Amino acid sequence: MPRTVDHEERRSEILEAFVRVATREGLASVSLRAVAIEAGISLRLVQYYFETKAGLMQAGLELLERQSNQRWARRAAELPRPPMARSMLLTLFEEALPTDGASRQFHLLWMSYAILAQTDPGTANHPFIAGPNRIRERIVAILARGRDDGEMRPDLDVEAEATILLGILNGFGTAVLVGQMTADTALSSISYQLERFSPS
Amino acid sequence: MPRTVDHEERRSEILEAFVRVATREGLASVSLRAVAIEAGISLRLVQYYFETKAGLMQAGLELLERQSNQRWARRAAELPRPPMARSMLLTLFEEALPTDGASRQFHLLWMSYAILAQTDPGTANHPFIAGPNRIRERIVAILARGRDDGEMRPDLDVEAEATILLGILNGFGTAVLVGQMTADTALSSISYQLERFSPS
DNA sequence: CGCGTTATGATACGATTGTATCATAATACC
DNA sequence: GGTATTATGATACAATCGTATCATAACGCG
Repeated sequence: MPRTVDHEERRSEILEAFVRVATREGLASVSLRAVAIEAGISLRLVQYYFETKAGLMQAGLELLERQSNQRWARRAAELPRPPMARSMLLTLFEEALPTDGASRQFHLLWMSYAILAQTDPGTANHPFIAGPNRIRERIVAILARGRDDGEMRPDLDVEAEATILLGILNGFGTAVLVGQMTADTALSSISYQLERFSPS
Repeated sequence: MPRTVDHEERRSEILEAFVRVATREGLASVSLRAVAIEAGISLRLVQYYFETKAGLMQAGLELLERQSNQRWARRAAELPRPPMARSMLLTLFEEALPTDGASRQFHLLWMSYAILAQTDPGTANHPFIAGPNRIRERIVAILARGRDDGEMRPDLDVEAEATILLGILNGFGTAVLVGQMTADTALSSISYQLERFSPS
């Protein structure tokens, strides 16, 4: 069969197997052999497509980044336009919270990588700074538009509010992830905070 | 030397070594041998005082819980009384954020355990639900007192505000931990949110 | 059709890990 | 003071892991 194999396709399949194993048994205890079994291939192939384990781990993180970005891009594209700023924010938060199983897996892996990056020099810390910053900027833009459209108070401090909203989003995200809070409670609580922005 | 050894004392020493290793190299990659070397004892002794590795891990988590509780108790005891609700909240948040190195280590380990509990059935998930809930109740109590004392608005929804404040606290905690945000920014942002509670 | 490159299989190796075993030193107690 | 119990040391073992090696099968291309 060889020679005519789509490398990218194959790498994707292995990466998906990697994600499944990592979310099922934890990022720390993932082994090349377990990934190979999960993907239904031999250990050698995992080595072949990702030279080393570090390479596989790094590719896994990059996949998470890509998936995250493209999911938000897709969501933004299929939004009715022009929606209210408040509903846009609620949609954003609903998307960002670990509501369904897939999102839960994503959050779990993302946080595992974030924790790993704090002790392992081989794991890039940059995504965990740039990622939230991008979300923050998106929140800022939505808030500014809501303010300029008169949907929200004219004296709204969009920068300060975005910082707080992002904090709430992150906090609720992990709270929902560990089961301390339901996604519904989180969303209605966020809605409560958004009501503050309405013009008096 | 044997027979007259303070078991609790010895266990504490080993646990402290465990915490040092875990925060330095990551909770996942901690080994009994590394803990033994860190504590300056033999591998056998670690086995002797904590039958298995799972026992050591569990004891480590319980130590974190104890330290966390007693730190908050100490802080609460040495507070000037009766302080303003707002300053009490700021003190609470400052204590809860990973400002200094020790607090950073604590947060890192705590989150590592929280993540681990999501995939490892051997790690109790209960602390990561009960812990935040206790903090939330504390916030509720302070807010209620501030409202009743007239320091804050009489129509303050203490439950809803406490939920949001706890979310911000958690979110900022990890944001500071991963370096996305400074502790100063986090504190001033929280202060901004607290200003909302002042009577008009 | 043959050859060289790509792709895959089988397997081995050294390191590390958690755990178990055996021996023995030190002390409390009768 | 002898003895049973506690405490500690040394070491072994099987499993697992990441990585490396060698062989070989499959195909594109001239």
